[in-house]
Formats: sequence, structure tokens, C-alpha cells
Amino acid sequence: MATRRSAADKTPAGQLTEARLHDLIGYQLAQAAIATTAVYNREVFGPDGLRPVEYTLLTLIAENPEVSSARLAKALAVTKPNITMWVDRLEARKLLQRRPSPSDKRAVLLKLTAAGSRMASSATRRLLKGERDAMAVLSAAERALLIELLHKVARSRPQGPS
Amino acid sequence: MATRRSAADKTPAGQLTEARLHDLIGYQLAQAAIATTAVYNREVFGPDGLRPVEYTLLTLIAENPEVSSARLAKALAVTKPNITMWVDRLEARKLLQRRPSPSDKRAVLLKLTAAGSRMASSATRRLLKGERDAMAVLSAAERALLIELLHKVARSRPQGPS
DNA sequence: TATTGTTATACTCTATAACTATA
DNA sequence: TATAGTTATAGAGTATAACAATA
Repeated sequence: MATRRSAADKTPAGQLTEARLHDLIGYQLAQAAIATTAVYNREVFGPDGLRPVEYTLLTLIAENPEVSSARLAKALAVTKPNITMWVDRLEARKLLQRRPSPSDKRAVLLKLTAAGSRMASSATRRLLKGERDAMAVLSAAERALLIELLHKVARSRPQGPS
Repeated sequence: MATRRSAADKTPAGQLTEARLHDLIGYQLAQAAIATTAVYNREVFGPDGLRPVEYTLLTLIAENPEVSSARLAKALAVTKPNITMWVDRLEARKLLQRRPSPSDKRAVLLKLTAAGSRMASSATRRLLKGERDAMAVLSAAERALLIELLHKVARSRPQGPS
């Protein structure tokens, strides 16, 4: 397959031709991420000093109370030491707490503090509004469709016991 | 707006609930990128040792002969010193050449060597096939639609003289 | 034997600041 | 004054290896 080519086949900035990259999902994801990162930096990193990983961790922990580091590492496709480092920082900021698991004495259960919970919620609210405003070219239906298609791509991720 | 929620509202790996992140384009882009990165690593980084930025630079230069570093920096939303470093590496591998611009004595024009051109082309071929195979859940029409929606998101990027 | 989480360490990538040469 | 490109340097983020404790 080949999608329609047009004179608009230029990079959003710099005005370079990118016809050969047009059909590459990986490249187009990276270009789109430049836009969402700008929204993130304005709405969350600026006000709260939260890194994208930190925001994501807070939100996943909020929704999955007492989740373990190991499962978070798998969900985000990063290593365990990396999670340890971010959890250290979030704990130092008193946004979450570590508690020993009663059932498995190796495991550490993670739980947000009230402050962490509040910060995660307000960040989500600002992000949703920020993205909606910045990407007003997308209708509600188009946004929903985009999300579903991105889900399909994400689910194609190799699972494996890695 | 709120898109349909379901029991399938879990991270692809780790099986964590992610309902609050469901509608965030930035998060879903990151999750989708995990899948495309896996394809990239298998199809290009493994065989050719080319980093994603390197592949992108080669391809943009192939399509925009004698492009300048400054325009590439804008297109990829990175700094000029960063481009200098990658161009250094690509030049050391004899995949591209630097030539002084005749019209503007400050500028350096970039041009692929035959080897660089060959590598970029074959990488693109492998990536397109690799993505198509890995993301077979997407029909051709869905892939085309996804690309168009990602384009719309990318075009929402703040332009500015930065 | 495998897994959880941590520490110590090294590497990769990107950015900022300062400089030159030219426009 | 502004821009193109480079150098030098520092910072952010991630990974690998090795370990202790537990399953």
C-alpha cells in the first residue's frame, strides 16, 4: 500500500521533503510526539517539575494500588533499576510511599500519598485539556479513532518473558 | 469527549489498568513507540548499527540534497550541536559528505555517498515490511488513516523561530 | 533455580554556553 | 545584529552487572 502523496509532504518545521518516511509509523509517531511533548512541558513539567515517566508512574500507581516495581518496569518497557531511581525521587518528594508486602517478603508495594494523588489528577486534567486545545484540528471522533489505532499498534508489542 | 472503556483497558505488558491514561495522546504515542522501536531495532539497528536519528538524517538528506544542518535541526526539533555530532559519525562511516556551500560561506551542504544512499534505501524497505508484518492487525486502510491522523497531530507543533 | 529490588557503574544522547566566520 | 556551524562541557536518562533476600 501507498498513501496519497501531496505537496504537503513536508516536515512540519524546516519544510523538508519526507516522502520516503511518509508511510513509516515509527517516524510519524516521533514527529507527533514533538507536538505532545510541547503540550506536556507547558502543562505539567513547567508547573509541577514532573518528568513524563514520573507522571506516568504516579498515574499507573494511582490506578493500580500496591503495584510492584517489576510490573511497572514491564508496562513501560524499562529496566528495574530505572524504576527504582524514579521511585526514589518520587518518594523523596513525598508523592508516594514504599511499603513491604505482607505476602511476598521480597516485594515492595507502592502507594501514592494524598499529595501524589492530587498532583496526578490535576496533571491529567491539564493534559487532556491541553491536548484538546492544541490539537483542535482533530475532531472528537478523530481523536477517539487515533487512540484506538495507537492501541492496536501498542498491542503488537513483542510480549516475551524479557 | 470520552472514548469507549473496556476490560481491555490494560497496558500491553504488565496488565496494569490505565483507564485515566486512555485518552492521552502523548501516553498512547509512547506505548505505540515501544512496538515500532522493537521493529526498528530488529530490522535496522541490528543489521546496520544505525541509530534512529542516523537513519532519519540519512533519509531526509537523501530527499533534500544539499540540505543544511540548521534546517535538519528544526525538522527534528533538536539542537545544532546535536546534528553536528551525528553528522560527524555518519561522515566517519563514509555515509555522507560535507561540502562548503558556494553561495553562503558559513553553510555546509550535506550529501549522501553511494553507500549512504544504499543503506538508507534498504533500511526503509526493511522497515516498511517489518512494520507491515508486525502490525498485521492493522488493515492497509487503517494504516493510512493512522498516518494521516499522526500528521495532523504533528502539524499542531508550535512553529516559532526557536 | 528464579524473582524482587537495590547498588554501583558506565554509556548514550541531548542541551547550554561560548566561539568563529560570515551575512 | 543575526545566522551557520563547531567545540567544550555538563546534565539527564537509561542500561548492564553484581548482589542480598526470598520464593
